[in-house]
Amino acid sequence: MTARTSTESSRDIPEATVARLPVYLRALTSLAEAGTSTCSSEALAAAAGVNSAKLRKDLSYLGSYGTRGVGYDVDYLRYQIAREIGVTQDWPVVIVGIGNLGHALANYSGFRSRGFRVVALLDADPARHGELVAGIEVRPFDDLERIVREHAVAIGVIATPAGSAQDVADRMVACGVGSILNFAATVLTVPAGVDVRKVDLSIELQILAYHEQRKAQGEPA
Amino acid sequence: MTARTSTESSRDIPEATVARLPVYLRALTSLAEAGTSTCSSEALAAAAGVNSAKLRKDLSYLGSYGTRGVGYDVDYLRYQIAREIGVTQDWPVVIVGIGNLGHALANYSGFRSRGFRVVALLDADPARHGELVAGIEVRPFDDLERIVREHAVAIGVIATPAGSAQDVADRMVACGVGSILNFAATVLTVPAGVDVRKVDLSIELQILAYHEQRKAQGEPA
DNA sequence: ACCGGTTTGTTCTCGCGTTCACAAACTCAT
DNA sequence: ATGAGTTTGTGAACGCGAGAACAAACCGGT
Ligand SMILES: NC(=O)c1ccc[n+]([C@@H]2O[C@H](COP(=O)([O-])OP(=O)(O)OC[C@H]3O[C@@H](n4cnc5c(N)ncnc54)[C@H](O)[C@@H]3O)[C@@H](O)[C@H]2O)c1
Ligand SMILES: NC(=O)c1ccc[n+]([C@@H]2O[C@H](COP(=O)([O-])OP(=O)(O)OC[C@H]3O[C@@H](n4cnc5c(N)ncnc54)[C@H](O)[C@@H]3O)[C@@H](O)[C@H]2O)c1
Repeated sequence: MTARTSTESSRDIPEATVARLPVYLRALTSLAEAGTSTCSSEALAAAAGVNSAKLRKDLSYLGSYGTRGVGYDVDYLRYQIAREIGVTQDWPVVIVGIGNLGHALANYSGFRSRGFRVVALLDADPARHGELVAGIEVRPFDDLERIVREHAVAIGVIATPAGSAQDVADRMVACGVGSILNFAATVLTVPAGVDVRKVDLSIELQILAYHEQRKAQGEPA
Repeated sequence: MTARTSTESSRDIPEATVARLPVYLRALTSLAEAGTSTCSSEALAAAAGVNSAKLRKDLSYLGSYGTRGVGYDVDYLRYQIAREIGVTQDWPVVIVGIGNLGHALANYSGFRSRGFRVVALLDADPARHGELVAGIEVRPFDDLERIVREHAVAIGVIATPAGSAQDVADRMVACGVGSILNFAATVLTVPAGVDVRKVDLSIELQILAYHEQRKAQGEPA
């Protein structure tokens, strides 16, 4: 989207590969916890649920971190992937909309362990202000600008109803948030240069429903 | 994956298109609620956040439901897409793991309105049994087989910790569940013919982090 | 009936992603 | 040192999806 002036070390990694790197990272963490210090592309691919050729090609975009005839050093590769993704330090994150879903997200421990730190929980409903969720106080939505500035927040999570999501996104973008994870069931419009990813439960279920329907209509003999 | 004996009317729709149909469905519902009875591919594409050529191509896989020079009848097209996806009737769904996330999912109203009906909430922890969540009683995980049989459940949702997810999936598959939506941060292994989709918050955030890092390292002049 | 304006459905081209297949490179035993 | 066995990294072929472009089809007015 944005014209990136390739300063130097900006090999660009295919988007499909970027989406798989976190999966590899998780698989490596899992292997490390199991005490494995070295693994082959075959073994790692199995743990990540992908084809080994694809895994090797993906890793080749980062550099040559393996040893032929041996495999990959688990800890070393893990660090390299974490560095490439950018999760060697924690990213500050704000969550907006502390309802059913927002509570679950705030309580999600995997957040912290995977490179993210919730710095604020915001909600428009005064009745929710002051409530402690996972040790963090729910604050007014209008605190957004101040918090984003103070903590240099680059990533925002939207868990409000669909009707408010665009407004929340606009406010986030206006004060410098560059990436948004949207749980609301609506299409967000943002300026070029801002990244949006969506998580939509209904869509996932409907995709499954489509395939189930196909299976069912083939069966009746 | 599975060899489908194409009986007759099985035009197969590209997977990328299948993933967008729910988005179109949502956009159409939105237009219908706003009182719009007819719309052009341009207008619908804008509402769905995609290219109009792509939208037309997607719809062409379903049939010719538009009128040249006019556009699409909103209600008619909506029904056709719903039928194609298979959400003209409700699909029964079980949710396993009623912790933070499971509670939010159970309380999610969009479930019902989009073609799904939660028929049971299951948890392995006896302390949770009997609790009412969104009017549904939490029951022992061992009731799975009986419930799946009684309600002809084809779709299961896993919201347990990662360590239990594979076991839960195995049990689901064993009693006939053909599609699984997995929220646990782990790769599930299932037999051919069973569909699995995953929703992973950490992966989404890490993808955003990667792009943020790229933006940041280009800026410092 | 005809014509200008509009919008769909489809063809064509291009680029990206997946997968195969294999040479290069490493280890270990002899 | 050499060779057998193993595993990585990558070149090349292939298939799918995105988007541009256009002909076919429809509407409304004259
Ligand atoms: N609950 C789920 O499992 C689930 C699943 C998928 C998608 N979603 C989507 O996630 C969103 C949240 O779902 P939920 O169940 O938590 O809803 P909810 O109604 O429980 O919570 C929404 C919260 O957002 C707050 N809010 C409303 N407008 C706001 C604004 N302008 N600024 C800040 N805060 C605002 C409300 O006060 C409320 O606390 C919805 O869009 C829903 O469709 C939820
Ligand atoms: N909370 C979130 O926002 C969030 C976000 C992303 C992913 N996740 C993932 O979703 C899963 C659930 O998260 P959570 O925060 O709700 O965890 P949680 O610990 O609050 O809930 C897990 C529930 O699963 C139940 N359970 C455990 N083993 C079971 C088994 N074998 N059969 C049936 N039930 C069992 C537990 O009793 C508990 O009630 C985790 O894997 C987590 O990584 C959660």
